[in-house]
Amino acid sequence: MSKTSLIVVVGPTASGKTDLAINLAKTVQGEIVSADSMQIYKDMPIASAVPSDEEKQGIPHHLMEFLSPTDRFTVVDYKAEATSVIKDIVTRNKTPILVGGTGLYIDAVVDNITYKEEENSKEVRIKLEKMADINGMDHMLEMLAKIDKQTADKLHANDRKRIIRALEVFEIHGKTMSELKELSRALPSPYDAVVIGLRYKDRSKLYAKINKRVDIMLRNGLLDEAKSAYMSVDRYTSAQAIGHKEFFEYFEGKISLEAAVESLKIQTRHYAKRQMTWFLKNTQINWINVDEEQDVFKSAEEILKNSNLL
RNA sequence: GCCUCUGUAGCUCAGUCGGUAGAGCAGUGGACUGAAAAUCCACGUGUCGUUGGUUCGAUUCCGACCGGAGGCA
Repeated sequence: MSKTSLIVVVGPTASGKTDLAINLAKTVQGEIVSADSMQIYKDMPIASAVPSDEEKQGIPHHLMEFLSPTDRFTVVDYKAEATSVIKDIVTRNKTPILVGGTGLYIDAVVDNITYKEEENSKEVRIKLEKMADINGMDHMLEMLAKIDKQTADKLHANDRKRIIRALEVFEIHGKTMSELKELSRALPSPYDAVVIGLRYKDRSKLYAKINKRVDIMLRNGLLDEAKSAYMSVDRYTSAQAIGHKEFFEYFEGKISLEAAVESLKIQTRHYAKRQMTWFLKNTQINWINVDEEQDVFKSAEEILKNSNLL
């Protein structure tokens, strides 16, 4: 069985992924599949930088704005959704283009990471959280070390989220996190993926771009969008959106608008840096330096040609 | 004009009863498998405003000068 051709575009925020992906889609008869943990939600197009209908230029975009901000959604859900959307695109003889900045989502799809079904995780989690509150994280880490030294050695006692999850995994599956990780990569990827990465050689240029983009978002009504997010209840994952939460303190009168905007810019910079750390270790990526290349689209075409995808 | 306060890391500021200095933020590097725009870890040399003096030794004490803030006229 031959593998499915998949074009992937990654990079930090504000690196120009959307624009490139749309241009590529036009030349390869493609459809875009977003790999972005915030664009999946409705009611936050400005903060999550969802392209407008005009920008989309008639190219179909999938996995964007299809969930209520109150919905919970995980990598596992994403992987399932993305896999079926890609399948559907392929059966219509179009080329799927996976584009986004959420490295975890990208890897889940491209590397075909398989997740085991889980039940009753909620109670287990609550129990472990309580245990952590009572006994402290050092104790939890020691507990983890007894069942899964490999994972425990990599974690710091402050990394509460991961330690608890690792313990939870063992309780639910009877298998350690490290075992599960291995199993998750047992199945080969069904894709022939060509991964294009956009990056700024000069980081300060990326940061300047980010600052500019934040100002544009503000002009486009980011504050109103953030305000409704602030007023709404029961948001969980979507409440983490950069571009909303930074204004919450401003709405409460605790900080000035100016300070909130500055904080938003800083958070976005930090995020971009984390994204780069994630992508940089991926040796599969064909990098294009957007601040040095005169024609990013042409460079991307080259990469596709060399991979026999064009 | 006089008086008081102030000048230390990119920013905000500690501190050194005289032995060349350290926090937060920023920045940089890293981790990451069911919350991932989340979460976590590591990294601190800078003419201590300038210039004289005292001193074995001054960023620290004294003087002058140059910035900044406030007060009195």
